[in-house]
Amino acid sequence: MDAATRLFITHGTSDTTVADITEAAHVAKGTFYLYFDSKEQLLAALKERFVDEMMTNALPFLERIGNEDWWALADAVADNMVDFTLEHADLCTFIMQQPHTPGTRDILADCEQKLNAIISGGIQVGIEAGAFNVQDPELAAVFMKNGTIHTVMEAILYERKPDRDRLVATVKALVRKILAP
Amino acid sequence: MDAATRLFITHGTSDTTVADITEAAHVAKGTFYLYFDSKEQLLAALKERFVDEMMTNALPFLERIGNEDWWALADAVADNMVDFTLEHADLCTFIMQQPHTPGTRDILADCEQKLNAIISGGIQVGIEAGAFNVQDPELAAVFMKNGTIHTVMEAILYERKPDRDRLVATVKALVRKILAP
Amino acid sequence: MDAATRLFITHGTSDTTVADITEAAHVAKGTFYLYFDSKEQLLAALKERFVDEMMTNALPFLERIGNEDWWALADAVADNMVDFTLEHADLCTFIMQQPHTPGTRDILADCEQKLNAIISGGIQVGIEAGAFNVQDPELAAVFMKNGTIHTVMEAILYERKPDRDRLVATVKALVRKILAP
Amino acid sequence: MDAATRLFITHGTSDTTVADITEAAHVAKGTFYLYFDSKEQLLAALKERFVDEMMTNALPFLERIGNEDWWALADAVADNMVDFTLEHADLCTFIMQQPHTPGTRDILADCEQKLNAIISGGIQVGIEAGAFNVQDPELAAVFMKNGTIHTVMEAILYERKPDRDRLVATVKALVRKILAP
DNA sequence: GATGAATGAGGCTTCATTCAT
DNA sequence: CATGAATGAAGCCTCATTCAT
Repeated sequence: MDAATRLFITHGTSDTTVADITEAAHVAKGTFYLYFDSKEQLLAALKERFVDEMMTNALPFLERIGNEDWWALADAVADNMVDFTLEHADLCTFIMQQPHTPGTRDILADCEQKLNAIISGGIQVGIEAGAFNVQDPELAAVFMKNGTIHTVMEAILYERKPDRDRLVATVKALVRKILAP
Repeated sequence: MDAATRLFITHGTSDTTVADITEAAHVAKGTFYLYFDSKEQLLAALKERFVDEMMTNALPFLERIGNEDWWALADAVADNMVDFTLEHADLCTFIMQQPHTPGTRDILADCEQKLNAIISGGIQVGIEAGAFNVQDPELAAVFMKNGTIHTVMEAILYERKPDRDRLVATVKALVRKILAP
Repeated sequence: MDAATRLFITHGTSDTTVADITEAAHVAKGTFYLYFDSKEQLLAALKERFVDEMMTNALPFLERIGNEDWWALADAVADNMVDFTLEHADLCTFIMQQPHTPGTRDILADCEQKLNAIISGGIQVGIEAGAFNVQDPELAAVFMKNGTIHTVMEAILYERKPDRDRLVATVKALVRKILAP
Repeated sequence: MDAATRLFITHGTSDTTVADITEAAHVAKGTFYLYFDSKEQLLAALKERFVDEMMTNALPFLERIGNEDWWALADAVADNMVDFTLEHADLCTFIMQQPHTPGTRDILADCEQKLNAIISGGIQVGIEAGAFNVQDPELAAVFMKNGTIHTVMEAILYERKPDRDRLVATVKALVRKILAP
């Protein structure tokens, strides 16, 4: 799976052959099919692994809602989202590129919706607690999530060494402005 | 090109064959090669057409910078960005999915950087004019652009009929909060 | 189809590759798929062609039932069956070898049953006319058909040049004894 | 071997993999190669086992030639041939289907020729003894053998429960007519 | 003896591209 | 200009066979 990920990232999914993958993994072509039903299924497995990591990373924040200083939580989420994207940028890039054919109910979409729900849920509780003030928490959540993730991804795409601290600082500042009453 | 676009959107680029395209366009397979050098080149042509539309759509705003009420301009940009994305959502989806292999300097990347420059330039002038106040105008521009575009795209992906007015209202409100001193 | 037939006969169906067939036919491998959906479908097409020939060969006899001397008709059928098998022996051999998986309702089985019906029908009319006398015309028809065809096929299998006249003479004699009152 | 036979019969020889066989036999794939050199050799072994049974079944009749009532012997042979085929129908079907490539001198062909020799030998002695009368005992033997065996096989192929008694009665009657002076 | 993961040759099939008509 | 039959490289996948445990 690691060999495949590397190749998919550098050459694209359809330009990477099963032969390329097995060669990179130093196994025979047939061995591939002991572990995956097809090339397509490998992609599904990679997606799943990614989604799992994403949820594992996000869940802890769910428990912190309401337990602590609202602004500290917002900062922590922003911080974590930037770092997670930076660390998984390559995976993100190619997994999100996967022909997300409209209508195909897939793992990734579900995950993304859960994430949206978590964020917007947090915001709503924050509003009720009088800490935040946003007109449309649902859309604001989606906006901030995408703003953050894709800003990081563009940074990676265009710069050799993205400036993590600058990204974190900016995202935190923007999130604070958005949530501010 | 229209037939190709439709097919690329619905079935993905690599699952669409030249035969599919020519059939949809009611011409013979050989005819394809009278107008395009290869399938790959068709993709490039589609990208180019898209990029042209994007720039054509964005340029007028460049001229409006400084000529009018800053907040009206911000609203107009937000408004236009939502509408443009809504109208070209399908194209966006699959063009942005194109194996954006890192390192490949391509038209789309250039366009996106120009767009970023326009937006962040406008913000900077706005700041100098004392209308806006943002810490990092460059990153803020990227953040708002991606926040807006991908929020619209998620809306299209998950909802049958996205609520345009709600999207516009939210984006405007968020942009105002971000730019507000 | 002719190239395929030759190869199937000499090397067996599963030992003959599509590459072998196209090479023998002096066309490219891809050309095969312009005319057949798959290797399996080619087999079906060959079966169909064979079945058609078989029925075309058999039908004229149906019209002769009752119109002429019974014994002349029996002789003619025997004669024709030997000749048909001799001429198509190779095709017979490999088509009949095809995994006739029980349960698979296929063209060949249908054809064979129609043939049985024609023969046993003829015998029955002959009995009613007082010309023949057989206890169980249905099974007798099957017995004679298989006796004839497989005797010819064994002759071909074991002898270089089967003695057509001897085969015809013997089959005629046996058929006469079987049908005789 | 039993597992293999079952699978070969139901799915055909080339559609049955060694993995299928070992799974059905509840052993590991490697175990197969402790007992057989190759898949091909297994087929040879099955053929051999079948041929042995066939000869074991036929030999006793050889000794009965000339020792008893000729018609009783003919009846007994017919009877036995129907029963043997009924019992081994599945094996017969797929073993006879085996790419009997012309030229390949194989066990099965030898066996069949021995069988033909036994039958035609019996007939000849019967003729010399004045009991039977056939023009061409050799071909008549082949004709009766194939008529009988393939009639039974067709009965099995097309009917759920073949009527053994009807088959035996018919075959006996036909054989008697053929051998009758 | 038994196992089953690993192998890799080779089969089937697809499809971008060409070219004679 | 348009056509579409022909091409053949290249991909995916299967499966008989091996071998270290």
